[in-house]
Amino acid sequence: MHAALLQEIRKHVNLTPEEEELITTSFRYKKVRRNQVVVQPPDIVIYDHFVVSGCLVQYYIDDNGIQHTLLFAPEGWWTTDLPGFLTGQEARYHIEALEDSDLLIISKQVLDKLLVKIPLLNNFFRILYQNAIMAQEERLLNVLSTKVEERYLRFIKKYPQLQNRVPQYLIASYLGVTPEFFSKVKARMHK
Amino acid sequence: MHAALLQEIRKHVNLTPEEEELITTSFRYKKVRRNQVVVQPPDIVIYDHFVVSGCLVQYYIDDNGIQHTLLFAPEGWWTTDLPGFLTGQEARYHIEALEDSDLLIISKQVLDKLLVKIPLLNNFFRILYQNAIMAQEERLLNVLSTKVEERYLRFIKKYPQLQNRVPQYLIASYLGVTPEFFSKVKARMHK
DNA sequence: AAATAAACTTGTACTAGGTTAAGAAGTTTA
DNA sequence: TAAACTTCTTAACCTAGTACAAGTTTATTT
Repeated sequence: MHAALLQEIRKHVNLTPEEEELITTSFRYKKVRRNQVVVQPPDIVIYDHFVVSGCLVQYYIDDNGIQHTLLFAPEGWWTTDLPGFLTGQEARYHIEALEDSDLLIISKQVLDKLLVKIPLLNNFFRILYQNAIMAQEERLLNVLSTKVEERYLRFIKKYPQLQNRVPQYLIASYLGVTPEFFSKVKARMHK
Repeated sequence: MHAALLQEIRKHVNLTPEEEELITTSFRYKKVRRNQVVVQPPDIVIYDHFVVSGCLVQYYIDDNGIQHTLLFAPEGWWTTDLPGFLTGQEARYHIEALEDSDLLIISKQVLDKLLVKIPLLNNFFRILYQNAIMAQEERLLNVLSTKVEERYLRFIKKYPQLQNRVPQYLIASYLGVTPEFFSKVKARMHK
């Protein structure tokens, strides 16, 4: 189970067997079922979640009750309410399982100690965050500069596995439009 | 000149005088004049820029020639074309000085060596990136869930210094609307 | 101080996407 | 296997923001 996690970390930093052992014991296993709520405001989020298998979704509900999908987290992705996780404040984002999923979770406390014991791990998380920033810049620019049709094509290209795995209304919400309009766009595209 | 930089770093990590000395010698001073172009695609960006005084702007020009402001970088902020800086690819973003500005710049090469010599500095950049991610999530949600009027109010609240320092068409571009429409929104608000 | 350019405003016609509502199709649960 | 819930589709009407064009104000340059 922890092999997937170590493999992911090895992509970016080289660790000794002792360090890998330390990491393994710092993460705890958690199984969640489809539709299970993992985080719900105003929870206090103490865990960061690494997805070994399955898929989670992270979303925000705005003042008008509209749901905005921030992230799909299939195998190999991380997800948490970052502001809450880092500052200890109440979560603003919901996290739910779209499928039965295997997770490895680590608490802020344990992670902080781990980062002191294995300084190189800061490196790993720095790289992870850098990638997240670049992906988010990309997404913001997509929303600002392209039409839904184009955004959908890019979504498919970027996440080919997800297209038929997650409900269409969530893809619409990820692209930033209503499910009704997205349905119209798809109909238009298939002609 | 380097005092501002060290002060910024000290906010998040504690360093020895030797380490601070090492940092000081790793950054080079650069002065730019108002309207000066700092990065222009397809430049190869080898520097990350810390703004000591003045203000830079980072923007993207889309396929239709529309300019999208990603970031204003006044005193104390960092800016670079992150994808280019990290991967060595051609820059996609423009960076320009909106005012005469004092910068401290560090090349990727030197930074990488510095991060090995001072592992704690990984920590600092990790925190920097975490904050950037949170700010970007916030911004994406603003674009997806609120009207221009509300976005403008939040912009003023978040960057009170900038409101009268940067041209209005750039604020419009930051908010994601045309300068014409933004002008109308402002007129509407002052009634 | 005049001349020129850059930044901002205003009006009118237009379009991407939203809202509401109703029905069709697919899934769970009983 | 029916009932009940979710998801997806279609259609008529509505609105926030765009495009274009012309005019006004504010900065820069000479």
